[in-house]
Amino acid sequence: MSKQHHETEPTADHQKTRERIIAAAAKVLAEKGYEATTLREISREAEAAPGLVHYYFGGKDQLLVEALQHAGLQFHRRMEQLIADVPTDHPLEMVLDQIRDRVRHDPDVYRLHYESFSLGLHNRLIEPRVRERLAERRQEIGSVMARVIEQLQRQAGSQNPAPHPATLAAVLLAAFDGLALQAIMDPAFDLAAPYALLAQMLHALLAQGTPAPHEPPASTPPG
Amino acid sequence: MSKQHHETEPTADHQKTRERIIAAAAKVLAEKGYEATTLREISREAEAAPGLVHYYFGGKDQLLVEALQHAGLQFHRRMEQLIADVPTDHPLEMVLDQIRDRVRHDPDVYRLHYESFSLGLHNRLIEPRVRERLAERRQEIGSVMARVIEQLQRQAGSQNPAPHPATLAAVLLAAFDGLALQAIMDPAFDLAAPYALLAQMLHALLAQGTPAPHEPPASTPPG
Amino acid sequence: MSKQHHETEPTADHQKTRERIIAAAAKVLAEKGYEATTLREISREAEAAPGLVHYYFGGKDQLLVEALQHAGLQFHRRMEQLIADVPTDHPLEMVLDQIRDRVRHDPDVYRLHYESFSLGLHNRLIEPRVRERLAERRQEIGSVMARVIEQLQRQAGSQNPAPHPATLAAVLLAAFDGLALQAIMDPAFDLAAPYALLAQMLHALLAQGTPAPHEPPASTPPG
Amino acid sequence: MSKQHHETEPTADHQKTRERIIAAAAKVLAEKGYEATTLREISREAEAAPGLVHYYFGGKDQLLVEALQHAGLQFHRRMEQLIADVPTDHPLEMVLDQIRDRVRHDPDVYRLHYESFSLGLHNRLIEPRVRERLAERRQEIGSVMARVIEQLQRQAGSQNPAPHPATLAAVLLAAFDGLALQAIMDPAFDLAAPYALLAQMLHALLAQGTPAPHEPPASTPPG
DNA sequence: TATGAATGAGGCTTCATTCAT
DNA sequence: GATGAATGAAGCCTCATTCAT
Repeated sequence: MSKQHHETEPTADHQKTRERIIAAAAKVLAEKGYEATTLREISREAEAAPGLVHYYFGGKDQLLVEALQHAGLQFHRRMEQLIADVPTDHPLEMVLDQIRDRVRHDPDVYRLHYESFSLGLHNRLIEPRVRERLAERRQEIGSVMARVIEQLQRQAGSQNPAPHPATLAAVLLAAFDGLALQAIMDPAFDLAAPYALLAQMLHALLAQGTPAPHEPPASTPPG
Repeated sequence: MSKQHHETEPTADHQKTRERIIAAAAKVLAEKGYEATTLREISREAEAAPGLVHYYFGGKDQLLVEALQHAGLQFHRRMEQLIADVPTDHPLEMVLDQIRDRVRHDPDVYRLHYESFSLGLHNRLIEPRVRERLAERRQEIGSVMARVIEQLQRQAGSQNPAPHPATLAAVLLAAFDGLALQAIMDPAFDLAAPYALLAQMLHALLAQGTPAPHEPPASTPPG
Repeated sequence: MSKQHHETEPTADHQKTRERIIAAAAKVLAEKGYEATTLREISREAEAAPGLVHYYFGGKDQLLVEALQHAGLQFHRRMEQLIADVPTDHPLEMVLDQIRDRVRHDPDVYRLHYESFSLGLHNRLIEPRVRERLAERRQEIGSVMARVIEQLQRQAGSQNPAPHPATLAAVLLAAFDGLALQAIMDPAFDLAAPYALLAQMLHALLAQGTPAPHEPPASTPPG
Repeated sequence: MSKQHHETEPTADHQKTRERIIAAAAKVLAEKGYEATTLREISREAEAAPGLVHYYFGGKDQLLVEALQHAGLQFHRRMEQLIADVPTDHPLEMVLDQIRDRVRHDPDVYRLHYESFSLGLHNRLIEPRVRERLAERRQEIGSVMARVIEQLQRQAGSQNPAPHPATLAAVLLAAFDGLALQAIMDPAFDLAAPYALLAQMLHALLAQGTPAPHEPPASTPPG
């Protein structure tokens, strides 16, 4: 029992230090971006020795990827809880409001989300496994959003063939991403009107039905 | 003969070298991102002496900002020409198709577009003038898109109060940005369905009219 | 029961761990060399806690020196046993064969032998006592070889004045060292022919006698 | 013509700095050994900026290998010149004296020679081409020594089958290496007697002839 | 005007060593 | 007695920048 001490009951300080480093890494990463983030600043922020980053994570890249995945997991969990708490009536407005508010309330989540975009855009991640894991996280968020849309479509009760939920989710998430980018860059950017307009467009679409069938995005094959 | 060479076309060579450096900077910047871009790689790509970057531009930051502005200007010009060539009937589909095609045909333009986002996201641009200039460029693109929408609304002839063109332009551009990001990251990502769905949503919106009035984004006050 | 475990055989465990660390240090040292050897690799090889090296030995230098002396002692003991088992007739061939075979059979002994050379070559050993101890070890081996040669000379029964045994031992050991170095570096290097030739040279020398007297090396005074 | 300036006529300073760095690297390397050599010390010794090592050589390993090859080339050239100047009578004594004297006169050459041994002993050189090149250098020295021996054998005019020159060269060079190692480690070590004894053994061998044929080392196939 | 050798600050990383437990 | 988390100095390397030519 005492031999497995570090597995069953990791030292409180140990875990605390690891998490403190991850939190510090996430903070600096959100503020400065991947390349401009330095281990010195992270260790200063975490009040830990510089060598600890390698002790716990193996290097800068591994730490930042772990911080990114940690943030992505939190992002995903909040999204799931969000739709779990959604009332049966007016689900869309509720979800949109929550998502919109989070841009202002916790912009770091979006900053990190965009930072993972940036990593994907450039050839910065050598290990394909990391690429896959970050891609999975994005697809999970897409599938969560698709479920919200399916629920919405059932309530709309349109007899006409509806657009594919995955496609609609992709469009909505893309709009969220683009709006959040603008909002973070420009604190004066108004989010209320675009979000209200998005809701309106969605209602108009569902009310009318869809004469033309839509294919889901090729990269997210229906499961 | 060779000694007088620099007298025959001094300015032309000068300009050519400058432009070659800017083009090389844009290429490397689009591929590697701001921080990972090195002057050595740029000078190698441009086949120019490393010292020339400081000689012509004053430093790395100035060169990359100039490359970014150059790309933004091209982006803007093409957008303007695009809507100038738009037929009076079916303008939206035409514009959407062009924008969608350019993501695949000239991804570097989008990469640079997002690189300027990235610069704005992080505290990388010290000079406020540069921030302003990049912001202006984005607003210009928004106003161009707003003009397309106004034209579209006139053709739809909806009696109901229409959504504010600037707001609709903001939503559309945000969706374009988000979709392009995904498409560049994932070459297998399907763009056709989301773009078709966007068009459908827009038509549904314009056909129904807008019961609720929308405010334009605060950061782009109607001029 | 388990609580009293450390009372049943405390010294035995202690000794075992110490020896395991020394063995691991010798292994890594032979493979990587002094500077490239890390305590982490040693502790991993010995399956012991990293802190134990300082706990038992006081530091990296002390551990490696102890490992080196341990290996030197083994080297010396085997040499002594080797000449003790030598038959009265054909002693030289026997000894040469054994020495030659050990290069291939236990190269780590030679690697450590050269590592102690390397320590002496560079200014790596601060404590003069350690330098002396390693030097003593080499002289002991020289004197062992000298005894073999004396025995050989008695058997040859040359009336002429013989070369000084210590000098001949020095030459032979030098040749052994140089040949072993080559053999360890290049596994395809042939040892049989050089060793046979050495034996032949030795026989030729002893058969002819030595017209000129030889002084023993200054650093290994006789007696 | 002017474009190839840096190839046809490298700047005097350029070459000077490069060579100053190589000389400094050789000096520090001979004194401290491969791993203990630091770029800081080299740059201090060469009175050059630390970054220049990477500018000219690409890294620490490449610089040290170049310094090693430079020293090996000098070693080889001196050996060739040495046997070119050898008188037709008493060639062996002349060569042996020169080799012996150089151990004391220019010990750094031997230190570097041994350092290349050390590199081969440990798995320190990743690039196989470098291993090959250092091995070639050693074989060249062996072939030079073999030529001296052939000349010696012709003068001895022994009718009996002589030992293979390459084998004899290997034995002699091994003895030289071993003796030089001892001499460098211990400044009081006497070199005169062992060298004189080596000469005597050689003469005895050649005078007697060789009843048994010898094979050349496997790693240095003839022709 | 144009070059590229030279600079040096700062980045990531490794490692022997210490000490609270 | 024994552990391993934590430390921080020092190593190698990169890169924007400068300046003599």
